[in-house]
Amino acid sequence: MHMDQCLNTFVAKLTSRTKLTDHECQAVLALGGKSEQLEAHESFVLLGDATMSACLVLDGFCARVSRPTEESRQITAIYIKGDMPDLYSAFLPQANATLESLTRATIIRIPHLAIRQVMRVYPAVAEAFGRYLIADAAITSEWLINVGGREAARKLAHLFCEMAVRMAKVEAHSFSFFFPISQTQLAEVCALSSVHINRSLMSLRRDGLIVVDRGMITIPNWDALKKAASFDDRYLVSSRPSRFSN
Amino acid sequence: MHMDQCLNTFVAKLTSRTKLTDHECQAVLALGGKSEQLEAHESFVLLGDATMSACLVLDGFCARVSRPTEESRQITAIYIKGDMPDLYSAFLPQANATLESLTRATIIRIPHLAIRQVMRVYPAVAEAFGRYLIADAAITSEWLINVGGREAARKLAHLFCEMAVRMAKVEAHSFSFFFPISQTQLAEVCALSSVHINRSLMSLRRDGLIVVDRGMITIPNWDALKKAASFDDRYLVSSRPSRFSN
DNA sequence: CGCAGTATTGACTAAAGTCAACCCTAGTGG
DNA sequence: CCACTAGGGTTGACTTTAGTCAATACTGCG
Repeated sequence: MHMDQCLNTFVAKLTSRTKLTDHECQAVLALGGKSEQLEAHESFVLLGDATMSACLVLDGFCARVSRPTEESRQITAIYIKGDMPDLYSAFLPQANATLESLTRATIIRIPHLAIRQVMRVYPAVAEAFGRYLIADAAITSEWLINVGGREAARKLAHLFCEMAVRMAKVEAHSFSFFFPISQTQLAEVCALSSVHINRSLMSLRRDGLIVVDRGMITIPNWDALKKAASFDDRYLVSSRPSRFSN
Repeated sequence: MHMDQCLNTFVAKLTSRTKLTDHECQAVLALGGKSEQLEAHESFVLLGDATMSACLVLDGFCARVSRPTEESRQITAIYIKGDMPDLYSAFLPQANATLESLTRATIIRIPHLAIRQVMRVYPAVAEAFGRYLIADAAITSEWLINVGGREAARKLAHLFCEMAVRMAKVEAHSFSFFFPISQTQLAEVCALSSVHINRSLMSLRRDGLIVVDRGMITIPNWDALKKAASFDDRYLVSSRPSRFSN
């Protein structure tokens, strides 16, 4: 079981923004819960659910999904290994969105009680959770900009840039990462039709900006892709490895 | 000076989601700072600024603005009297977006130090701030859904529904509120051209869904507008007037 | 093998953008 | 008081982008 592994990833995300002592890290690592295996396209938290726990993604890709109208779906966030898609739920009575697996995935559910206890005992952890939530919101905000303001191929380019950085796979010039998302799902992220996604993806391929092979994304020229996407990674980093600001 | 008035509005927003004692409310009300008058279209926080204070809107309308490309602008949030557009900045080293006035406006800047001290002394206030940030993020997420998933006129309808609820102006059937936003600004919110906004607005007017007169919006039939927008106000309420969840 | 989900392609339609003109109004300075 | 100006609103003609529908392949899997 690689549960520890993933809690480690989560702790790394926290400490990238907030300095935590070994003690505090241990307290977060001690969090645990029932693990669940999910097939692709399974929802594991429903809009309006009164949940008693928050999820941590151990493996696979998950998404926050909403329905602007009866017919359409909009993915408003993608979560990867080590993310907590609904940490916010520890503060709210009801889930305000549906969470689904995009691929086969494994999650654990960590009781709100445990989360809130760690926050109470270690204020620095509460601070770290706060920054984690803010970072998540910053991504949503950037997605709004992406969906609102760029043309189709650039939206895709921007998404791939973001995922590359979030998976910490960016290397000097050229690199690959595993991101097995279907074109239909890309359409739900970018608010485009799947046909148009297909054509835009092909245009990116024709331009040599990305290569896709069975879920493996290769970026032959990072600078070129970044430029095509007007990608500025500052919204993802937002690091302040200090303990408190006062 | 109606500074107290507006801090009251802010406290009301906090207490709608988190029960606070009189003592705790007083502590928030005691926050203060330099007040500033702004003309329309002035930016008062710049992307990347290392700020030492967070803003509270006393009067007028403000917005969070980003630039997806060189040419275009995207408004990612609108803030009204009693809102704190950048409360999050108390947790981050740098402002991650530009804040601008949409109309003439008045703001005050509250030092991060004061904010963090209230949070430290009164954990319930920290909790309330946390929920405030989550509520703000929920709105951004809903905007993503709106921009991504609805056709032009419905986007506008949804925005008007949201603003009506946020200004607490919703009455049984028919009501008015002051929302003096230009069509160019509406375009930047909805990610549409101003020409198309004009036409979509006219279509809403033709259908009798809204009446606009020099910044005064009248909604003759709330249910009809809500229906046209598929508006569900739950993302705005998210109330849990309890103190802590444990 | 056959199914289900996914990817690709073409032909056509619809939504939204662009360009450009024109009008109206509030605020400015003479 | 009035001419001038800038910002905002309205409209028409045309272009571009993206959506829709539908057919055809490809893939992994039971």
